[in-house]
Amino acid sequence: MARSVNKVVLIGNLGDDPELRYTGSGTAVCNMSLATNESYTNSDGEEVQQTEWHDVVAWGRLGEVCNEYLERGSQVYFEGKIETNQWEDQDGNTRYSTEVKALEATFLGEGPDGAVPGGGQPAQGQSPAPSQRRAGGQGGASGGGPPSQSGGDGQPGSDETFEPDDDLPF
Amino acid sequence: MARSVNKVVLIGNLGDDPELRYTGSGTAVCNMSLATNESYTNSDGEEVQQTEWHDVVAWGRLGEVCNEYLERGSQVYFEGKIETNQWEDQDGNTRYSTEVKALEATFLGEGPDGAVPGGGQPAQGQSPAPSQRRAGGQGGASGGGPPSQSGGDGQPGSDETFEPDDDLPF
Amino acid sequence: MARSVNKVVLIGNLGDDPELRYTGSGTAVCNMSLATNESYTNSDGEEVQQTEWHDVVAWGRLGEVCNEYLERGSQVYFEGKIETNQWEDQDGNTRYSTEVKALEATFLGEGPDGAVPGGGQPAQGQSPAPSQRRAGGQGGASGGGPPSQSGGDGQPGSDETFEPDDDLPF
Amino acid sequence: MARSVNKVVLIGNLGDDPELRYTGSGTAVCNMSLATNESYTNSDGEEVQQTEWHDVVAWGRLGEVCNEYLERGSQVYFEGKIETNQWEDQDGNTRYSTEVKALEATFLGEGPDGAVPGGGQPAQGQSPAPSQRRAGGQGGASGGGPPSQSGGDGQPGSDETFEPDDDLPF
DNA sequence: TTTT
DNA sequence: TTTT
Repeated sequence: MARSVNKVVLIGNLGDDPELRYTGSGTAVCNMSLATNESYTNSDGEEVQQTEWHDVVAWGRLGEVCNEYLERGSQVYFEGKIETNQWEDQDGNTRYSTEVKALEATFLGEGPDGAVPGGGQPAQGQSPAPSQRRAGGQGGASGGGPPSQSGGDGQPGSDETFEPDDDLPF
Repeated sequence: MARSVNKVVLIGNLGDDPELRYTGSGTAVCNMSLATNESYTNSDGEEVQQTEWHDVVAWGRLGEVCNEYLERGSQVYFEGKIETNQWEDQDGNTRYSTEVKALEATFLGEGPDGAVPGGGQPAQGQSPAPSQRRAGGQGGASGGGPPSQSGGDGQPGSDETFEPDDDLPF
Repeated sequence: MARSVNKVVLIGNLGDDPELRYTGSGTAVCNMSLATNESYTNSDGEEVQQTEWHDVVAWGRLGEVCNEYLERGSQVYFEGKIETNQWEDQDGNTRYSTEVKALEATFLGEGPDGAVPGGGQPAQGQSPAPSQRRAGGQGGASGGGPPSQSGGDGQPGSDETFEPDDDLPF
Repeated sequence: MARSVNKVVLIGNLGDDPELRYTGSGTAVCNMSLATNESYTNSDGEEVQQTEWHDVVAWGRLGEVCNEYLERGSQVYFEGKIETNQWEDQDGNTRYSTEVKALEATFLGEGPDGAVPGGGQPAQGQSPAPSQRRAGGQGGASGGGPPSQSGGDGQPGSDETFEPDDDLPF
């Protein structure tokens, strides 16, 4: 049995609007770049701000909901797990990029135009089977991910064709 | 004010013995490679095992304690935060490597020779000021870190000269 | 929308064997008493041990699995949420008892007779709709719960009639 | 060694203004009542809202900071541990009340008059030695705590004499 | 009532 | 590279 736990809790602000794509099989993938901030006083007595940038990815319905309700600057709580993807750069070197796969989200600020999701529990997403997971598609956040060719492994124009459901499940 | 949270909880097993070094200023740095496992049943009904490898770094006293009580195979609970370091590879490209900075540890299995720490709370570490943090020195774990020149920014022979305290504070 | 998070992470040891019952509608309920320990050195330099006892309840399949694989002394990781139930004592006073509703469990030690669950992810449970939740049935752990009449709101003899599945899903 | 973890993460809103008292030895104690909300759809298709009330206590500087920057309705993140206190009611019965001892707080909304704490990390508190802990003083939140005689074990008028520091450490 |  |  897996005697393991891999859990992440983040509260921060998005550095940019979410980027939604769809995989070839039609699964939504939402990439976000989240900043967490910490400050400390250095030896000269000056306050120094330290920002950590996190690549966050949300799959499926959770990804669509994030894309709809979050935007650059939004404050959000994510719960998820750490995943490191392996890929090859153009020189054939094995490279790694680490991201947080969001499994739950709680929106702490208002969305665009004051829109706010309408109901209950934290948003929860489904994700593809782990085997489907592979490197690619980091929306553009920091973190050393592979080159993000827009719509890389998804269908084109996904963002535009996204139709928000009227009955949000949360 | 920082309205941020950056928290990680891991339970897993070490893939190798911890590697302890000391920085030039004498701060202990312990690098560990931790596996978390998950399995799922694929569409063919076969159970597939998925392993995630985490670069974990513990600073100061916590690092020394980890080095003393943990070894390849040890099961351990870590609590900490995600940190992504930036560095340059030999071609001058900016690269990133992500690790978990451990702030607390709880040893869930026995240490070498059945040794077990002797007291109370979860082990806690101190760390250098964030400004001191920079890329370099990932002990050799996976994750695409910078080339680990042994003893890179520390004094030589640190591991050997380490003298465990008789009065462990935990 | 609920902009809330209610999350608990515990690692500790069971003070007694789990107690499994079934509700009238056939849902399994497993009550456990979990100790977490902390020690500190007081002003006289003596080490003082502090134990915190937690009432943990697991519903459904997760409860059955806990009942099968855990016993007095078992070390276990629980993740769940805090719930406070309201009830009336025999004098008609409103009383409260707080418990942790387990949503995930990871077994950190061996079970009875060295038995160990056989597969993947942390065990996960389903629970009844929150509306079904009410005070009652705390297995006998500390915490000021209501008087625990055996089989209080379940069918009689549940524990004895429990038939473990042959195909554990985890 | 304590191989234990006792950790709570809450995001919710205060149901009332914080209540600050001081113990006889001058330690600040801030009691708060925090609501976390969850909603679900029942079998009739109606959305039902479920609110969980948490007694949260913050000691020392953290308590003072909470008292200064939080008020009824404030959204806040708390991280801490579960503690169950034992006490005797007027009939001599042993009673228990459970609360969350906050160890860190992150303020997610603005404070009174738009005031916002001025710096870096999540607020952190110190607490008295565990031996000092005993039942008493739940500020008035739900949870079945002991009768809260105002100023129970503290000095009188603490709240009024509270002088906020000019140099907030966070 | 556990564990170390 | 771990663990089950």
